Amino acid sequence: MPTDANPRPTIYDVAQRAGVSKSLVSLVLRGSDHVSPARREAVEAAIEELGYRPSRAAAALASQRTRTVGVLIDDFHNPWFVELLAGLRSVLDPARYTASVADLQLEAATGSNPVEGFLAQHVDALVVAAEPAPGTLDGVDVPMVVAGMRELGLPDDGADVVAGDDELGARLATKHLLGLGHRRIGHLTGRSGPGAHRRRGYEAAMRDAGLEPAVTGEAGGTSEADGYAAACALLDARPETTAIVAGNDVMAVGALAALRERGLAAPADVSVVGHDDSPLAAYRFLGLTSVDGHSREVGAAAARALLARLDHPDAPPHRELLEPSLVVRHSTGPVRDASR
Amino acid sequence: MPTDANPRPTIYDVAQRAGVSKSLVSLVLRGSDHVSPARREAVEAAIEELGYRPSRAAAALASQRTRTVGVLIDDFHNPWFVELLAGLRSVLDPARYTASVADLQLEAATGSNPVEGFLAQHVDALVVAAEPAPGTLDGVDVPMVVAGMRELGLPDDGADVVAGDDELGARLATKHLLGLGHRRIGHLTGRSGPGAHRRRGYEAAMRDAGLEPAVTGEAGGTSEADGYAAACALLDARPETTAIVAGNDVMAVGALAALRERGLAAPADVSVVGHDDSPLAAYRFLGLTSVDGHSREVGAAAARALLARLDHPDAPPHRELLEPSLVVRHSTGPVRDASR
DNA sequence: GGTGCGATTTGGAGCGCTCCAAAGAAGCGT
DNA sequence: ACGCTTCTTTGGAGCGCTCCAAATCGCACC
Repeated sequence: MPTDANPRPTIYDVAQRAGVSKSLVSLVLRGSDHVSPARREAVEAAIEELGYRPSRAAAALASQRTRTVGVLIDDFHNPWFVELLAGLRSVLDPARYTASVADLQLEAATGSNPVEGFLAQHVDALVVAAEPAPGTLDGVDVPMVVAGMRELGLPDDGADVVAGDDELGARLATKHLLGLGHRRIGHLTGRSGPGAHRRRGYEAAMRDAGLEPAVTGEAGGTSEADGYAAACALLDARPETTAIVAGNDVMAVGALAALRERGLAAPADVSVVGHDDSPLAAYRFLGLTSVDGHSREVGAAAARALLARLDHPDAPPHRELLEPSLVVRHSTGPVRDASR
Repeated sequence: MPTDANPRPTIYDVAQRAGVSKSLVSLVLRGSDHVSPARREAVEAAIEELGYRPSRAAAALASQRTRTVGVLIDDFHNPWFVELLAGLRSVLDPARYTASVADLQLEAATGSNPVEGFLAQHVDALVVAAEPAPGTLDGVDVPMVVAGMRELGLPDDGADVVAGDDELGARLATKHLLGLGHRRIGHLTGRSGPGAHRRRGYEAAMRDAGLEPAVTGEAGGTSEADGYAAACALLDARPETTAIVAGNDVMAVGALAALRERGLAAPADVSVVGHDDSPLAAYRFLGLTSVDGHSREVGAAAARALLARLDHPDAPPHRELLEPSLVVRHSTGPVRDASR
């Protein structure tokens, strides 16, 4: 039981109590293996007894490393990033690294520059999982891995990249529908990182089947409202559509609304596939068939890549694409009436 | 244009370039108003030219304050907390404070103790928006405000509290249904911070109307699955139910599934009200009438309370309950057939 | 018993900033 | 012009830790 209220114990207090030098305590703290078991135990006991907590600030100042990695995500409202973060932390934590997260949407709202913030924080590395304003990443000289996106806008330096194979994912989704007998399959897209790849995967699968792709939503975003709008456009332009591949789950939910408005039901009249396999997709009331991009695994792999980069600053760039899988629920089914 | 590649400039470099002492630079950095405009400008110019970035670590070490506040939330998957955080930051940012967020769910998964983490980080204050494991908050001696919950489990020390008035919210929801002519109104609850208050509000409103409350889900959680289960229990026990007040939005979505399974529709057969007004509620396909607890405002108010506490450490405890409002969408409507 | 060598342990010199006491400048009244 | 007050500005002494070179220890070997 530490006697509280006195100034917070320092490394010196621990050293004194353990009967060793402050340097030895520092060694123990940093997990050096050049410390005799006896001393180590003594130090650990002293730490425990004193309730000692190392000062990160002092350690950072002295070592010029913060053991913090900046993580740039797009929006905490999007569960995809929450999962990515969970994966990231699952490997960063054991490696004694702390994640400092910035949410682009939030950051934009408060008018601050997230990358600037990371730099001010002197992060040791960066995980870029969302595209920041052009130019923001320019002067950055810390190791950087791109996660969940296949590339950054401009700086095509050989940064490490770990992402889900969105193209394959969309292909999977489209093939699933083709397998159910659908031929009139439309795609709802939107401007956004993964958007282009997903769309491309859909188009490729359609062409492979000798069908002509039908894409709407190119001009819009990727929200529920955008999905609704794109679905309306699609259904109005091609009422014969029997299946829809949406750019993501919320767009798929938007599509559901467009269908209902037109007296159509999923999957009876039109099948709908989402993308991301968010919690949303799993709700019974929706039961969306969705492409699982394994964002948690992407996060974990990105963190591993980062750690590797930190160890070998000039290893060749690492590129890794994880294979997505399709989670079939009940928003998709066989074509009922191919003639509609 | 800074000449890069040389070691990161320090306060001394800035001082030299501006022709002043390092102390003056420090004053400018900290926004002192005892600096002549001329010098201030000179310093600012030098900072700009050198691309100088203050070292937080050094500042923290020297000042013994990190200007960081720890924020404890339950789960980033829950948009309620995301909004709370946005509100928090909207006030903390301008005050030059940084938020360090820990997600209880995530923290539990990685086996780390979030509060311990904050302490190791030497945060200046804590915002507690979720209930941590019992005992975790015991030794904490930094200022603390409870946000979004009306009280903590054990330590009923006079901590500052800012929360939404959940009881009033549930009352609002119930009254809305009563106003639509409903009499057979059930409530879906669950163990959780706000759960008890919401339930109490519902019960009070029912009793005020001379009706008997019907609550299910006491034993469960507050997820979509729990909502589904509670709704099933309710509908099976009282098939005559014409309206449901759910503990939160995802539970409401669970209820929707239970209704559909029984061939009932909302609002035609049964009206459903959610709580939290999450993005989910606004999706066209769901269009949930929901109680908006204004979590963003709660966050902002909590941050203001925190700042005030930091300024006046021994002011009397501050308690603030924000008034919720009801957002009416299309999951609620007048009773169709009161006899069903 | 002395020597040598690797394994441990230690003192010292900062890391970049804050904050205090004290010095310097400037303005004022007489 | 002088003494005094008020406003600015400055040097110095740390904050708690890391890391390096050097000291010490232990012990095998001759």
